Amino acid sequence: MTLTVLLADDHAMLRSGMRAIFDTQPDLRCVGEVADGRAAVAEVARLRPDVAVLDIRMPKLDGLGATEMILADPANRTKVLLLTTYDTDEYVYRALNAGASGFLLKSLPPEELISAIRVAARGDALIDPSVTQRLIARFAVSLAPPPTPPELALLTAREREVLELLAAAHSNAEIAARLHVGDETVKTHVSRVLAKLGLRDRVHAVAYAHMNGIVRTRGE
Amino acid sequence: MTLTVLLADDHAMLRSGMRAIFDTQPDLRCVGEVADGRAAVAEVARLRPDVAVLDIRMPKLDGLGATEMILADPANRTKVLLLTTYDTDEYVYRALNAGASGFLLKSLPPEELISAIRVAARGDALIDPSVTQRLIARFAVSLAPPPTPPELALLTAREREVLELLAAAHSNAEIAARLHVGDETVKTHVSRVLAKLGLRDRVHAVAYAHMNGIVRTRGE
DNA sequence: TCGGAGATCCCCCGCGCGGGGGACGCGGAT
DNA sequence: ATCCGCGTCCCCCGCGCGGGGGATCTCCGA
Repeated sequence: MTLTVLLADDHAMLRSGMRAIFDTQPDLRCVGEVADGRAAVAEVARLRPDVAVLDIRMPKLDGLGATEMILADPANRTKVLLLTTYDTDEYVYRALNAGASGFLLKSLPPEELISAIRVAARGDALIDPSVTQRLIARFAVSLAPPPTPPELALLTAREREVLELLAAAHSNAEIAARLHVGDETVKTHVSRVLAKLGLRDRVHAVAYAHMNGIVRTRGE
Repeated sequence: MTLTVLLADDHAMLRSGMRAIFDTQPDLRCVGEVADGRAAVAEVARLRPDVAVLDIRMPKLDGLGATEMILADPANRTKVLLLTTYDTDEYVYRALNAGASGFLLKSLPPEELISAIRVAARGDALIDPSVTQRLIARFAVSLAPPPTPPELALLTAREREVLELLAAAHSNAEIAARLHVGDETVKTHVSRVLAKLGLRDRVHAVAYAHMNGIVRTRGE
């Protein structure tokens, strides 16, 4: 089975270079060439290629915008490979969010571009190693537990427990019921928590708790 | 300059296979072979290889634990490549968090393993395409804006504005000052917000706001 | 043996807050 | 021309909350 490919780059030279590479591969067929993002979106809708190789920098509509439009249309099953000249692009995050199947540098050896197209066509994804490195770093911090502020160590176990319930927007009476203690006791604990953390009232405590990871606001 | 590599896998067969592959490369030198994670950590500390290739499943200490121990020690400059048999591993998140430079399947062609080692050695990272696909999906959701609950559309622009200040734990008086209106007006807005969102009091409003992305609790 | 920290419970006081009303002006849609 | 949504301001009332005291009891370590 042969794979159909659409090329989008505003440099004719680069397009013909890539096309020449494709011609060496019997199972790859370049079914279209365009020079800007809007044309890329239109041609993808018309030709429905297996893979579209888009440059990031293009007139009228850049590769990112084109990617978003292409992948937003459920009628398209085209996979998108993005090419860029510099690896300093912060665009990678937007590209991945849009659902691109690849983010590659133009310095990539031709045979690896070929291989990337096959990878994308079968539904997998490929990211340039130099970008992957930063992606991992970013991914790690986005999953990293928030740093526990030092003043939290001042709290006793009971007070932390109260703070957690406080963060869940429970009233004093609810906390008292939950902990099987009197509500006067809860008031005492709450007062101590506020004093130790330097918070004005329970409203600030809720905000503080969410910002410091006492409660998992999002994600698991 | 030649790159030094440590191999860690509990299957002697696989180790000798990889070693044979390395021997075909003049610039790669396998300086050690171990069969479990604890030995891997020890040998990395002793030999300081450029790259350590670790299997995920190993006796005593698995590849992930070994990765974490190796990369937690700042004295080590060894890059870690993780190998696994199945791509169903959820371990990839833990691996990337620990700072691994690669996450590859054993089905990888030998020449690509060689190339991965060079990639890792120069500080870049490489993830198997089939894993990358899932990683992108996960990354996208972790950066995706939280879904805006439909009831939020009931709020007027002014009420949303008040909700944002509410979420920042501001008192009615503070909000009034910020918006240059009377505090009675703020009370009205707050009441409407609580009613429309079905919230009991401002404390719940703060929690609601944080859980629905009205305020950016973490990240930029 | 004594002291202090922690957890529990109690009282009083002031106030911010939320609910329930109502009122007025303005702008856009009908 | 009319009406309604919206933003603005006002009053009263009840209550939960937070600060200020103080009081036990238990446990643990000096």
